[in-house]
Amino acid sequence: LTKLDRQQRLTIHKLHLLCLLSHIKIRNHWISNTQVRLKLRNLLSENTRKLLHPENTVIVKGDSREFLSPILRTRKFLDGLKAAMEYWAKKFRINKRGIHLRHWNEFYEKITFSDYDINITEDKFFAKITRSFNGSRDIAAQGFCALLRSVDVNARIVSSLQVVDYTSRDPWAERPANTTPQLPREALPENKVEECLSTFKLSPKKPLTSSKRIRFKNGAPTRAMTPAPHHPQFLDSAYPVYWVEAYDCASQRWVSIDPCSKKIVEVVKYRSKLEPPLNDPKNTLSYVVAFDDQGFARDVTRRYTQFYNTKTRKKRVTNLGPQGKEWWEEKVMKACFEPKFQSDIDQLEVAELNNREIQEKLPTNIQDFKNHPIFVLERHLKQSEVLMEPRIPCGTLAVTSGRRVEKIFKRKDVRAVKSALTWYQLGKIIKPGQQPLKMVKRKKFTRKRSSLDDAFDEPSELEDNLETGLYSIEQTELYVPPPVENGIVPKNPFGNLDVYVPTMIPKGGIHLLSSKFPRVVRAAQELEIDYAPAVVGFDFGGSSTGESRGARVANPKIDGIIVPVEHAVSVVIICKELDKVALKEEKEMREAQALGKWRRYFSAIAIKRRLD
DNA sequence: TTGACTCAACATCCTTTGCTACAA
DNA sequence: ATTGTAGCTTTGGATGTTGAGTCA
Repeated sequence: LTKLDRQQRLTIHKLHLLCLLSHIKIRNHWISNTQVRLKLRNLLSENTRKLLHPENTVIVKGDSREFLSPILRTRKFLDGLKAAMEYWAKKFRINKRGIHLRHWNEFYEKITFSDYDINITEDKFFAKITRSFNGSRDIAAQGFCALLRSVDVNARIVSSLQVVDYTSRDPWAERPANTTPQLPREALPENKVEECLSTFKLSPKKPLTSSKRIRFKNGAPTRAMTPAPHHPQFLDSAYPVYWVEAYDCASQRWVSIDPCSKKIVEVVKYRSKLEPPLNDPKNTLSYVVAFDDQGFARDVTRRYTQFYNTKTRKKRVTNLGPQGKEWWEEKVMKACFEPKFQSDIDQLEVAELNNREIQEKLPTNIQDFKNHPIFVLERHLKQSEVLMEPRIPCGTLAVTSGRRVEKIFKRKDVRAVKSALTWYQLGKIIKPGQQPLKMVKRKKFTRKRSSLDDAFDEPSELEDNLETGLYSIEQTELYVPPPVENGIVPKNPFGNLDVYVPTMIPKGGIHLLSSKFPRVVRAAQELEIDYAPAVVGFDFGGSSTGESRGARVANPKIDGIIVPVEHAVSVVIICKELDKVALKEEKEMREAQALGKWRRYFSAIAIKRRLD
């Protein structure tokens, strides 16, 4: 996989995510339809409907009338959900396939659309859940959600988005698109294929036939995965892609119901039964989204995953630095699907989900500590990271092979440290008297150093001592440059001024950007005032990239100049005048050129006449 | 069977202020 | 005569990540 391939995969991953979200959004809209509700309203028995609304049940004890206790109400509500689920499971016949995970190679394979139930119209969908009661598991779950909503239960349709994996770890995804699909699959070690098959736990009643196995192994995935017409659920994952959540007012919790695949009602405590194993080839749980009656949605992944921090996180875009996180959380979920005002129910749920993430148990192996958001091992500290004193471990990890024990620390006790020079680039200097928290070897300067450099650099960077001290942000303070005095702008040994950040503009000075005033340097020269070119960064020239020519040398990027405040206005005026003059000169030049051409033209004619 | 470890290949970060010859 | 610019010369060393293979 090239870099470009990976970027493309990421883009497709994101687009796929958006497509799946829109799909659910539309289905959710359909099942909120009043017509659907009216149709489904009377399907459930009187008794079930009563159980689903235990808050209306009143016990008459002699003269006094009492409501049920919360515990009893929850009990009844769960019973009601179970009864409804059993009713629906019996009523709805599954005869098509639904959404499932697809791998990169499968994008180029043909789909037999008649096996699926994905691309249908609203009318057809409507008919499926109110009249014929058949279709895919997905539609069954959506219909069940509609059923609950029809009897005024606060129900959400939940989907585990089966989005293509952008990480390249999956051997199934490694196959290049332009080779025939068979070859690489055969190249897979036998045990790997077996491994995938063994987790291919289909519907438990109907084990894989040996013929299916052989075909699968021989690498004819399209055929093998085409379901036999009588047992379509046969090749689907045993775990659902769509299910339903119903809100239990008494316990203030969301109850999960999977009416088709697992046929369970559960209140997730430690581990959900709906999470597929990590190597299920047809179902991966990485994004779970719940859509409510109003069309709002919440990312409820953390409720359904047991190892969010160590496993699930790594499959999501949110793991790709702050941009990935922002894209998913802010630009997609918040901007498109979040209500303006959060209800108590919302707040409780957000707290519950956050809590689940924090409460997740410690990883038991070293690998899972790598890039863990909450914990770190000292061995995984980066060169520019330091554990702050006092170093208090919050636990220990027994490494299985040796009898060693590693201390576990909190990531919040880790600080990024930088060299004095790097801090200076950020407009900070080390406070006096601070000792470095860490010493690291730095690269020897490859370029021959001229005598000029010694004026500014630490002498320690010559030859033998290549250690550089690193400091944390607490050890720095804002760099205050020497002010402009008597119209003199202070300069560095190169005759410039470092302005990497706005705070490095000296007091009494003003930064005039050349992007705004292209002729600012000449203006200052004309006025014969003191000024300093502003260095805003460096270019590391690559001969091919064309930025700067020649060997790879750091060239200062200069943008505009610093002038004393009192001269700023006059400089700007001169700039504008220079612009006018330049414009005029250009015009004159154009005219002169035109005249010259005319002259040539006429003299050419004259010569021709004379010759004739 | 799992996971720690090692190795290799590759990616990424860090770097942080020219010189000479020659044509126009 | 002075000035502008083409060409030079190749930059890689350390750190970090991933995947394969081995071993306990």
